[in-house]
Amino acid sequence: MYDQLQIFTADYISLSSAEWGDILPYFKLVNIAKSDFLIREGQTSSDIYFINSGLFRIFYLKDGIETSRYFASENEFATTLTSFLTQQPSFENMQALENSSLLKLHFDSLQLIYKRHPVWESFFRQLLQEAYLGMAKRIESFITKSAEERYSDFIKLNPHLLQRVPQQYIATYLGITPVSLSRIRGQISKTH
Amino acid sequence: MYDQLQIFTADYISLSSAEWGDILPYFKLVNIAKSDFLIREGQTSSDIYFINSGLFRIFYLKDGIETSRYFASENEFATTLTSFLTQQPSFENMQALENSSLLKLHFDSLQLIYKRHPVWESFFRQLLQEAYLGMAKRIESFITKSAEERYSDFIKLNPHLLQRVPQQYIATYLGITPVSLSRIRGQISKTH
DNA sequence: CGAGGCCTTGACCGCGGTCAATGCCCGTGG
DNA sequence: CCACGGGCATTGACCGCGGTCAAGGCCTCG
Repeated sequence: MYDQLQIFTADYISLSSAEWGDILPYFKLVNIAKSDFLIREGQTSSDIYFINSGLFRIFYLKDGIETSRYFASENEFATTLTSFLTQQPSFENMQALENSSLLKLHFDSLQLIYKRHPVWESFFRQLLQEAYLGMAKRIESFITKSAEERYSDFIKLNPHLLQRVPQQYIATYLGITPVSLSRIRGQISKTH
Repeated sequence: MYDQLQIFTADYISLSSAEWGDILPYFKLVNIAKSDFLIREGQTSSDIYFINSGLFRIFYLKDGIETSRYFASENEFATTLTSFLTQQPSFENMQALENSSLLKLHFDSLQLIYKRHPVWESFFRQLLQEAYLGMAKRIESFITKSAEERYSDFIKLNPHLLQRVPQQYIATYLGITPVSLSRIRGQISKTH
């Protein structure tokens, strides 16, 4: 149950068995069914999740238009990050796109772990760096690229998601409408 | 020379005089003239800067088109962050828009400070959180808002920059051409 | 006074949006 | 087993925002 988490973490920091023994009990196993919500906008995101299996989309609504910020699958940490970091009510939603199994860590537990094992500050700093770098890439692609380029980048970088994520959600990730994505796909398949 | 830095830091963590005595010598004073570059693309960003006075733009070039990621002024930390975090060559540039005075901290010194004073992990984690939250806001505004809305948001949030940053650079920050920004301003002033 | 930067304005264009019609897949019930 | 209905993808007609190119006005500085 904790294997994947420990393997994942080992890429960032190293911890003794004793330290793991103290840390792991803070993680609680959670199962959730396809299309159920883990977090809804308006709630404050009190937990961060490590995904053992399954798939999620994190998205928000603005004037009735959905935008997906991220698709999260096995062996990643995920949450509605802005809300989790600020402990303010979330404008984002987190919804299961498949039946999923996760380990949940409460915000207060994380603060406790920071205190007891300062090396976790380093771990989460590194995760935050990656989140930052991902966002920076995303902005760059929005400013400098057309929707068609963004889509072909998406295919290249996320072939595993292509099959699992419905097209309409990919469209909202790219910042365009499902109609436009359909046209783009039509264009691409014409030109082989 | 270190007053502003210490006041800024006190908002995040508290340090004893002894700790400050160990940390401050790692910061080196630097002066730079208007329109000179602190970092050019292709170089690896080895330092992060605390700005005592002055103004900078951080921008990159793609297919001959400039995009400004950020304007940094007094009492902030700034650098070409992606390069600094990854210690890979930068695709971003950092240029002084005014004569400026800064405190520079080398990447290796930062790692040393992390080791000697783990509370700095927490400090930088918090700075990274803010950087992340800023980027998240920026993406949201690109996806959900028109150029005109982004501009009026910019005016509201950065009145102090309006006078100091040339219009063409504001345009590249908004992700539009100087020509379009000029049109938008024309529109706004017609409708008072 | 002339030169170069920057901002403005006009004419025109193309990407992606909206609205609506049609097609396709699939689950459910008669 | 087939008929129907709902959800999603596709396609067409049309539109508007912001881009490009080019011309003209205004500053500053030598």
